[in-house]
Amino acid sequence: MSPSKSRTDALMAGDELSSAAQRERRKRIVDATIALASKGGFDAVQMRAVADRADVALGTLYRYFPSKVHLLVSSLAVELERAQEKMDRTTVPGDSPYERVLFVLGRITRGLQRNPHLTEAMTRAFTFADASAGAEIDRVSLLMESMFTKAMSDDAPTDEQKAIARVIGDVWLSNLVAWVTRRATATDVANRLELTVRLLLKS
Amino acid sequence: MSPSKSRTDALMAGDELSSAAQRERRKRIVDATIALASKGGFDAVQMRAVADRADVALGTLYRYFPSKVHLLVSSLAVELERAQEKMDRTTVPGDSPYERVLFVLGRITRGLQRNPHLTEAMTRAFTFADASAGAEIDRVSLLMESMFTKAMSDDAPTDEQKAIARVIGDVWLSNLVAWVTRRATATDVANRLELTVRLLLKS
DNA sequence: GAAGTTTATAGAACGTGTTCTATTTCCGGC
DNA sequence: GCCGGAAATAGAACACGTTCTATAAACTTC
Repeated sequence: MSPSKSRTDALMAGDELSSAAQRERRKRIVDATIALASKGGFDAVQMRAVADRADVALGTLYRYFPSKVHLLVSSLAVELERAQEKMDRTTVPGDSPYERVLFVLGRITRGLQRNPHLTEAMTRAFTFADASAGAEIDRVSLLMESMFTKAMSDDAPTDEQKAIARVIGDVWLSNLVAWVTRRATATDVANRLELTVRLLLKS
Repeated sequence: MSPSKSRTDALMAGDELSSAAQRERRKRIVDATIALASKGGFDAVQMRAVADRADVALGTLYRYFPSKVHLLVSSLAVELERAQEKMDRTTVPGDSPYERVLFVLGRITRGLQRNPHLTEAMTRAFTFADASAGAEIDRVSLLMESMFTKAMSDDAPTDEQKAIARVIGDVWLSNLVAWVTRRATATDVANRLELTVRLLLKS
């Protein structure tokens, strides 16, 4: 059926790209995506524009990322990894999981709110993703979950903690979406997250 | 600027449409949408196909619903209203809010899972909606919230209950999306919802 | 370093959401 | 019944995501 099977497989995390030139191309593409998204949100991330800005042919863009959604969700993963690294270098203040989770949540949320267009682009891509982007979505979900479990305790998380982290992640995303679509203010989001975390962790 | 201001305003709930002919056109459109969505999901709801099936010109379709997302989210509202009505005619069993909410959740969830394509179409539209569909989204959110608060108690809901209902709604939606994109099985969804409701209501 | 294979390029082509245009039909006030 | 404006129609036109084609450049392997 498929005689040549080495097709780079497009979706890879990027670390294991064959050549340096390819790693660079990939980086240029992600950078262009983030730049365009930051300027004009989801709609401004047009595949032709990304290709132009990354100095890459349209076909090449599609070889690296099989769709706009893949592209944006992968970029989201890259961004989240950066945030996670930064968080790892910080000592999270607070004496209880409740306080520490709130700190982490507040910090990332404010970070995202500083760049509304980018946030809009990424949350919309994330929530619009269909089954074909399952791998990328899972990657991001895991990143989010681990951010919260790390804040809850240093040890390996229990199942209950994972469950709580997932609920927080769900609520967080949904509030980001509400904020992005202007159905909620930044204050609303902060309040609702605080309330949610309280309900879940102030037992 | 806009000399003629009577443009039907497209988004209305449908009850106050001028003529009977218009109410019927609107109904035909929603029915066509639901039929197409049920058969092939989000991608099968093509505006030309909806117009054809509803025996309406493309321009008319756009006069009634300014975008595919508006169309699908409005149809979702119609469906939820039906579910709500049916629920109102049922006595919800269970001695605690916990049990009653779980009953309602389980019932609606199973209902949705019986029609995966329709569910996929509607959840994707709902989560992809941008600011311009804010009104429709709010409408659906309110419907969802009230479904859960009604299950919690017969009286007017407290703020805390509303908050809990919202969290449940967020988690519910996110799990539906995970199910629709085949990242979670029906059992996963049921388990996670059960866990969430327990965390929130088994105090 | 030549042959063969994979990857990149430029650009045309296609599908579907959305908008626009020209025309016709419908409806409320005379 | 008739007029004027709103609503509906048929269909062209446009935008952007995606796919395809033909060619060139970059690599492997001998």
